[in-house]
Amino acid sequence: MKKTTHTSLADIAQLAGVSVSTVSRALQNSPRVKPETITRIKQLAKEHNFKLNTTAQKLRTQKTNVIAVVIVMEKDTNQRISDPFVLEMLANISERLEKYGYDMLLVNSSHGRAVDLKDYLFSSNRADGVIVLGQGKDDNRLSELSSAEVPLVVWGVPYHSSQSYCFVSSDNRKGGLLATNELIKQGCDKILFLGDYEYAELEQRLLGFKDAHDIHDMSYQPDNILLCDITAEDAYRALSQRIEKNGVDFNGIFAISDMLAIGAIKALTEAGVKIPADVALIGYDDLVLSQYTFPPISTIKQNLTEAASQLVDLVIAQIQKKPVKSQTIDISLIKRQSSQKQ
Amino acid sequence: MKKTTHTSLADIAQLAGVSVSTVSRALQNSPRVKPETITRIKQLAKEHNFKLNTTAQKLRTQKTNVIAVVIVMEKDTNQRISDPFVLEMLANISERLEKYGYDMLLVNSSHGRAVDLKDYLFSSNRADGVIVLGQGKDDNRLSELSSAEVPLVVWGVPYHSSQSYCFVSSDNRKGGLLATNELIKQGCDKILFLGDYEYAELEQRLLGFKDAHDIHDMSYQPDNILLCDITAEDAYRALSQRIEKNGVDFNGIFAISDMLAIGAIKALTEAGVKIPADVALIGYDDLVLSQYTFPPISTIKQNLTEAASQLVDLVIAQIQKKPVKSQTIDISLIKRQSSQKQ
DNA sequence: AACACAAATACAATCGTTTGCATAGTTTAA
DNA sequence: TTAAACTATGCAAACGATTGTATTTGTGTT
Repeated sequence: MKKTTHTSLADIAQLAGVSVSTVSRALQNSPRVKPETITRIKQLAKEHNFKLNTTAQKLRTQKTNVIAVVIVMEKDTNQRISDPFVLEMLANISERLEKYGYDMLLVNSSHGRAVDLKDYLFSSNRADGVIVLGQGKDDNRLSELSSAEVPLVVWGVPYHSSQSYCFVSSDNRKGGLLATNELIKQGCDKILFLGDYEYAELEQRLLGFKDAHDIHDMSYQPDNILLCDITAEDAYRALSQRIEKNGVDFNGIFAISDMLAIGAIKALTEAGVKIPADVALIGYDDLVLSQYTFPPISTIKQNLTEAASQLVDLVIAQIQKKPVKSQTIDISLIKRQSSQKQ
Repeated sequence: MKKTTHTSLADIAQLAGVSVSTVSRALQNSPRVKPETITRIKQLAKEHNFKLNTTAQKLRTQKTNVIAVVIVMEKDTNQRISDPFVLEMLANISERLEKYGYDMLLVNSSHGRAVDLKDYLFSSNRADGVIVLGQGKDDNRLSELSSAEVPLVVWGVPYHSSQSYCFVSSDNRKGGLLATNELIKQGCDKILFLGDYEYAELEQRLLGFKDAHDIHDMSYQPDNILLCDITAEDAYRALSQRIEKNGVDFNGIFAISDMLAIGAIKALTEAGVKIPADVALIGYDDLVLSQYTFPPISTIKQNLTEAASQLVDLVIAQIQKKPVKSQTIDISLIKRQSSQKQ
């Protein structure tokens, strides 16, 4: 029985009666090998179903053709993991990477390994570049990476402007502004900001929230802000508690994600609050689900295809030593029932 | 300026004044090298932040230590991609793989590449094994893979019993039985099966649906089955049309996924149908979201942590040439409001 | 002092590519 | 006719680890 050792360049070379280097060059369409030889060799390779051993190739060329995608999560929580958002992003990134012929290494940084991401990915030659999805609440890990002069793109917003890594983000501040603005236009005069502004992206949304108040000469108190974790569950818990304690002392809610909006709907519904009649609601992300809730959720939609393309393009540009600039993705307001008072 | 050529075994060897092979063995705790030498070398390696070049290691050992996870999707549709289910599975798989020290290559097979998955993954040495999530409606691609005698595990159910690949699945038939049974217990006597039984897993759920009818000596007509694509949108569309045409000629629905249940809720709510009073509803998957809909969805929960562990364990067992058996994951009924008539 | 034997380490081949530098054969130019 | 210039190919050295087979060094026995 034939041992399943894969056919190699050497095998093809022998079959073709040429040297290994000629085969290698032929498969690369090198002008250094005669056209007829090229076709002959390619034919042979095809017949024998020959595929280059990517490992050997990586070793020789010192390029892995792999981009690592790191999903950052806060410790212990499953926060983002159930967020369809991430998966959609992954799919888009994957598609774009394929265009460039790159493979995708998926790394889940919720568990310990994150500590030395840089060594894990680069010192040990696993990837040529890294895309980070979700920064979590602090960016120490990112600082480490970015200071390592390694091709890196982050989906989000840098914490400190001094931070020098390249990022792609939607215009979170404008998103916050658009959403809040719409609530105000619908007649809301006391609006709740629901979420956790310790995340850099969400802090921007809070700034947009404030911008809208400023523009309309509306004041807001600290108690307009309802801090909660970024899960539907916590939004439900926080809002229920708030209602129990203070009653419904607001008539609009801007939730920093549709997941939170969904939690909010449950809390409101249970409290007998009508949406949008009593309280208008706008979320963020435009999850597929958001149009199937009752009522359907108005939301801020980010163009994920565009975002994924930018992430990939930027990381690859860095690999190719081209200069790069952080990018902002445009966003838009999707109006659905949850915010249409009239 | 120092060139960023990574430190290699040779560098450490030089520093330690020993040969490369000794360093290699030291790092592997080989009994062939003196304990003190081991500690000395390890110390040195740590100081210089040395990491093995995994590429070289792969080439030499002919093992990649990579498992490919393939997400199969039906062409052109984004069917499963927005399904939080998949992401949760990915996270669990990732965690389990890490335990074994394997990396995870994520492959999205919706686009062309799928054709020669086998070559792509194995002939070119990208992975040691593959886990397939979601078979889609036909398993040609899988047949190709499984006939290639390659470590493969599939989440799902084989189409033809002749199929010999190893799989992990929840007990779909029992799930269908449990759900339908509960609906019957709640007093439903005309129950709709909502979904697409052309997917092997879902066909099993349909069988369970039928089992329940048999057990209770209930008959069912072909029109108890409402065929629709496996998206919330299509469930909504199909159910709305049905109601428009036949009215509400049923008092229970078993939806083959929570996504479909969510679409169904929208259709029912819009038609003024009360859940569960007029129509009781049970879904499948226990998405995080399912407890936040109105009403919260009763559902069949699959133990994904367990499932992911099995998938990983089985593929690794195959790599190690151990004999493997397909596994079934247990499931349970989660009772929520959507099915509690009293 | 000589030898056997074990312990510790070194040597060198190998994995499968890529690529700079030869080399053999053919054409061109003077 | 012969050097120069091409063309088409081959040789061999990397890339950085692992591992079977030497080799050195050290210890104990007689």
